[in-house]
Amino acid sequence: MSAEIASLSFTLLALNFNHIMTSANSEAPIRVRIAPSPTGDPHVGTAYIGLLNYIYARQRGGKFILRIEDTDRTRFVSTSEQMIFDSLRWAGLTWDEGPDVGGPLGPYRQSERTAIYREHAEILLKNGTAYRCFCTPEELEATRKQQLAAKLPPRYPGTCRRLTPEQIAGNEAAKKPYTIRLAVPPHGNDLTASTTFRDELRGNITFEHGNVDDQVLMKSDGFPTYHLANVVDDHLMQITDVIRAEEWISSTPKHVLLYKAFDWQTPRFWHMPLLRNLDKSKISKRKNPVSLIYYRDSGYLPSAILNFLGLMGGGMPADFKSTPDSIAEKFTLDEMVQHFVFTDIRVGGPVFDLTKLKWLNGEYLRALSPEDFFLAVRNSVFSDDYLRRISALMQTRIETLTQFGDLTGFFFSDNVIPPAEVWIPKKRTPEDTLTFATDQLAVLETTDWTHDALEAALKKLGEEKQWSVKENFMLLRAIITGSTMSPPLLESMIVFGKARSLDRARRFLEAQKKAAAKK
RNA sequence: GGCGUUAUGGUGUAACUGGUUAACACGUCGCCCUCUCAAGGCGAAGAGUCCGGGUUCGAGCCCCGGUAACGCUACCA
Repeated sequence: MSAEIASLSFTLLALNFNHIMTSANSEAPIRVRIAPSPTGDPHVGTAYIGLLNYIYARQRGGKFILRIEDTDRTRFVSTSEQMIFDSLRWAGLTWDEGPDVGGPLGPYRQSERTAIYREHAEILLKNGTAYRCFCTPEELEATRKQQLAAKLPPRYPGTCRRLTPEQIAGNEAAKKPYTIRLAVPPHGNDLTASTTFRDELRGNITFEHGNVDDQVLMKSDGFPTYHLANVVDDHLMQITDVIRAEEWISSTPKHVLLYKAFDWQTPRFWHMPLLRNLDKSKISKRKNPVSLIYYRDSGYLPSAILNFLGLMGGGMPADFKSTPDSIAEKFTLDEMVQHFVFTDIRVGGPVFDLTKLKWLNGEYLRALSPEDFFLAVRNSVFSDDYLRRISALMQTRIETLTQFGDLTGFFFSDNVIPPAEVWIPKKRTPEDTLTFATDQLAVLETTDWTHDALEAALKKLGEEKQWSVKENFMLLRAIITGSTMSPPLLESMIVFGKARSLDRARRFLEAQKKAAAKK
């Protein structure tokens, strides 16, 4: 009941205020978080949500927390966590509490909190809001297929929910592996048929329980799923506002049900629009560079990226200007903290359009002093580290120092376009070559960026598709370097970096497809 | 298929509690500047606000009904 009153008065506030506002339960100091999973390169989407959380916290004197959601062992990438730290710091989004900086409510890495989740799952088991499920993945998959075939929504049939205490004891005695599932009402004496929650940007959203599945909370490997871990951690870490992407709306009722099962107060939910590809689908690496590493290595400035992200979905006053004669739509992180209005965010998914980002980046570059510009060039495209690694590839290949540039231009260019005679092998058609190049890209995407892994993966692909090692490597060389002559390919790609190599390959394919379509 | 969300030029946004020819930025095109390319300056084209009804003197803003796109629909997050 008090929650209802709280949400009602919040509604009134929302209607009357068009400015920074606090909610009915504003006694609690604001605490927000981002919770990326270390499953690969740090994502622009993470930076976007990070930016919003950062601004929200700074505006209200609150805390911004970084939590690592590493509960999925199968997708875990060991180098990912450090890259997340590095790229978020590079962007200028610093956190108050996190795995590397500590804090009073840690640990901030979910893999270090498994005991906590187990205890909490136990509470749910005891109070009847969750149950053990002994179904095997195979059984689950089979019923899923049946349901799909029968055009029914795929849903857990609740088999194990009806197990008798004796059956459960028997299964446990037999050491059968099990998961723990949320018992979505109605069950026991909880007969509620739907869950309604408030999204601060959209208003109330209701889900009938018939459409909410008995979600797995604890996997059979002892790790929690996102749903359990996120609710438990948000509560324990005293998160007041959950600011996350729109894709979570559908699972929010499960989270609300969990808060209720624990008898905890729910945080406010703010679901932000999803960044989109040009075709309006959710932003993805197949259609857009999404790695923050890519933007860093390709010479984008953090200030430009943050500024551009701040443009996504609105939030800044339309007439905002740093100074009367400064250009439109250009503002700093501090200015966003100063002027950003959360309730003005548009919820239609904005297209992440590189064209405008490039313009903005150019604006920031031009605004630098000549010396700072020089230093920016010096510290990125011509950094000692980069030059040193390229030099190592060049020493045996040149007779005068100035020949250095002859073979290494591709390391310093953005646009590399190999001519047809360079990329199409003599015995292949353009179509076959493009098909193979597409396969190469797919392989590269999932391969560790080391010499041996790359070599093995590429050779394996070549064998499968009947492409000789020479054809195979020459094609990739053409795509990456634009030429038939270059320093050793794999070493070059390693120095050039995974993010940029993949982007170059992607852009090559895109350009060729476009050219083919024109004919 | 089910559920949910969203909908203003190619893209990002604006339009006070419904009120003049829907505004700004990016991009595109043209002109100027100029050894080139940018930058900069000037200008233009491009949407009648997803569609159909309704309310109103008047609707991008309100109501009803459609449509489309996107998201979710995992022992992924």
